[in-house]
Amino acid sequence: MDLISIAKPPLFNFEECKWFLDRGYDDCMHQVLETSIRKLIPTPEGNCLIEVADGDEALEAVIITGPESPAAVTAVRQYLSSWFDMERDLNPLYDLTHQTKTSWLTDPYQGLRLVMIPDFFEAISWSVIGQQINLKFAFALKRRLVELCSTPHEYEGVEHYTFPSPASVAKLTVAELKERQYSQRKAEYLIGIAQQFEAGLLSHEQISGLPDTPQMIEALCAIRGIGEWSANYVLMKAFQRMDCITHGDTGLQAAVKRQLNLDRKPTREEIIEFLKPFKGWESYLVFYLWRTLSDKKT
DNA sequence: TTCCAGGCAGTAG
DNA sequence: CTACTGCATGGA
Repeated sequence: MDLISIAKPPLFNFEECKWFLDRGYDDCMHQVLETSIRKLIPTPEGNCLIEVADGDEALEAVIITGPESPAAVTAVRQYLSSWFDMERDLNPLYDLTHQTKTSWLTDPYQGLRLVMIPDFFEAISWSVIGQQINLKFAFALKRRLVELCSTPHEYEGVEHYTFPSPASVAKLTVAELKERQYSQRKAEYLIGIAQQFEAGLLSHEQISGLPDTPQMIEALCAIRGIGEWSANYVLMKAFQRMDCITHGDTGLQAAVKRQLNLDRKPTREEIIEFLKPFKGWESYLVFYLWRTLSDKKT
């Protein structure tokens, strides 16, 4: 079977990206092995279970099971490239942190890419699921939704899934999700959003067709269940917008609090001020700040 | 026990 | 406009 090679840009570190996907949570959307990652990726011709690993010059993936036609290979290649944000030149970001003497923010994780959630529906669903609750519980809720709606693809004793389609979530009842420990509200938000996708009222094209990030945030915030935090999160993870700040984010607040040595959580203005030197790279700053939280306190 | 997690909408003043 | 509240659950 053919190897799918994706050239690695400068400042790309597969190990750092893999670390992010293996933080100790039970994420049902991929499986992290010693030196590789397995994931079930949807293509126009069916799902491909792929295994991706690091190579000398390129990221190297193989299709373990599923179609290997040119169209499927193209879809896999595009997915992996988006997933690890591989087309972006990070040199300007690293230049910025060096110029502003904040290289301690980037250099310990050199080559870490903003790990994306390329599918819009998956990203917006995950943003709703993750609201307010701790991440462990959020991953448990996601798994319950996925196991309810998606068909498992078993390989070597592990169940692999693609994220449920809007159609399958739109058909659920609030009661089915409440049985799985979703709150009434979370269940309503999720099903409502799925129904909007189904009705053609919400799509990647519709949002990406808007002129700029502020208009996209406005459009997303008009959706019930989506506030400023979720809108920015989704634009960062599914639309690869680089100027997103997840205001209200407890993780971001904790990270900036630590970096500024405050004894309270920073205000919105203090966070804006902290990110001011990094105009156009706010999303990466947020992602790297989250990363710092997993390091021991200094 | 109480408080808070990668928030949000609903309500009251 | 701002302030306050409930939400589901688990870990600190």
